Amino acid sequence: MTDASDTVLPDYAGLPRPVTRFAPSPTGYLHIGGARTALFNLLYARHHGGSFLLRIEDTDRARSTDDAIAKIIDGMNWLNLSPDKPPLFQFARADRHAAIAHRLLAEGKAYRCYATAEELEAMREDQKANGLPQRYDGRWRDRTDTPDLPFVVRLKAPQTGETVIDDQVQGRVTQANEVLDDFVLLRSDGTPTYMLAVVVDDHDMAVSHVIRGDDHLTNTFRQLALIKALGWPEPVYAHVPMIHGPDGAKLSKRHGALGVEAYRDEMGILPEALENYLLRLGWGHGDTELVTRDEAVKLFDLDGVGRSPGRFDLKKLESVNAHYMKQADNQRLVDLAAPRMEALLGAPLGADSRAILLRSMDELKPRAKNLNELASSALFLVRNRPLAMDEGAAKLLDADGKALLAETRAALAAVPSWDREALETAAKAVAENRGLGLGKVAGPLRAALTGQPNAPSVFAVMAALGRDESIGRIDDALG
RNA sequence: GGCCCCUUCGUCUAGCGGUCUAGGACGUCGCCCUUUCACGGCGAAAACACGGGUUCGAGUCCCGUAGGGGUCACCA
Repeated sequence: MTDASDTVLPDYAGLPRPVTRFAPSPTGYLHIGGARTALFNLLYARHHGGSFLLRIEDTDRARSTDDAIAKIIDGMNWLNLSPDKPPLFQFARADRHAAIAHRLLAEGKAYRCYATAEELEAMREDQKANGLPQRYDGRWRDRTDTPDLPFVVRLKAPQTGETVIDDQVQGRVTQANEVLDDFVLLRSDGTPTYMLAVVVDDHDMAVSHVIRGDDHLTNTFRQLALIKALGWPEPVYAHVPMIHGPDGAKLSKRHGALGVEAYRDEMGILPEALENYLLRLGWGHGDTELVTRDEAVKLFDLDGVGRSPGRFDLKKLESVNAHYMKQADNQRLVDLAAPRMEALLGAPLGADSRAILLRSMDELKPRAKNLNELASSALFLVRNRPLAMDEGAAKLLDADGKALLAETRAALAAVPSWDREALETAAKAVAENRGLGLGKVAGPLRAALTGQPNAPSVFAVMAALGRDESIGRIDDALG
């Protein structure tokens, strides 16, 4: 078949190949599995010098929402997964899909089925009761009468032989055609089904490689039947295993099937960390663990994708995130942590506070696994005097602690230049005088400076805070 | 239930017939570093689901069993 309707859309005709696409249905947020599918599609296209497209499968009018579309696109942008062309909206092409169905009808490769929903329901009940496989029995396949009733258009699927998928991930998968039924192409209201729409759109968008979740694997046999009826070239398929929850069950809301924005907003994960984690969940390349986008483009290919489902492991994600936090630019981290700190404080952060944060970031970032930890661990730096002492800090500021602190204060106040090294030298001198370890001196000092027993280096803290604020806090504690 | 897919440490994985006394990472535990907490360094425990084959030789190939998952809509 090579009539005009076989031509791909002009917009997509000249696209560099291979062409991959991510085709979410906008019925919710962009979840972790979808994000990974998009990533694999993009990486495959980039690795081979091709194109990556986005198609919004919004043919389910009842469940598709604009909000979901916005969330998906927002999530993809955040993860740096933007497609090479603006998204194609499937519903807008319903006429084209219907035209293809009618062409098949005219060619005798599809037929009208007037069976009602109730009738089909009864048929399935019957099959179930008799232990038969549940599928459309082809009752209208060979009928020629055309009653004046609503009908659906079904594909006249092959009933003998077998269909083979040469899947790039799953290997060679074969299914006998006799288990295929004549599935619906056009609903009785004339709208296309998913099965019709994907095939037509992938063809029209010149998609050469279909990389998707393996929940679509068995659908592929039906799509192949359609493609063959149309005489169109078969795309290369790669069905990627699904992601399960930590307990091996399907990913649910409780443990990870959140939108990617939840990882960003609620968990404080960096996009490059989520990307790296997702990449390694289901794909491997030797011992490689930490992979940047550029490296991933160089290394990624379908032969590295595993066949078994993976479990989502938050601990590992956080460890990857911790790594990227350490790599991240300090100013960027200040900008990301600031809104979270403001929320915790219930007050805006001034320029001076942000400056303190920036000066402290080298000390703060290796201690945090996510932006929430970063924000809360930095709070003491910007709090107003006098600081509240928590239990651990109060313990350090007992009578002995205060005596030591008073002595340390004097030494610190006498330091000519308020920098980290000079401060440390002064504190060490105090410790030596008393025949104590530096830890003894640092304890009360830390409590006074931070209001807590654990914190970054007290000398770094004092340097970041500046002389006046530091001395002020010490004096507050000495009260 | 029919059909399809999957099965290496708790988790993600390396392994593409002999180099496997099975490697790495996260997590766990221990030690070191150290002003606390982290970071970092070193080390330990920890796996080829089971049963048959094929082969001189199997984690690697084949077949069963068990377990897990997917799919059977006028949803995508």
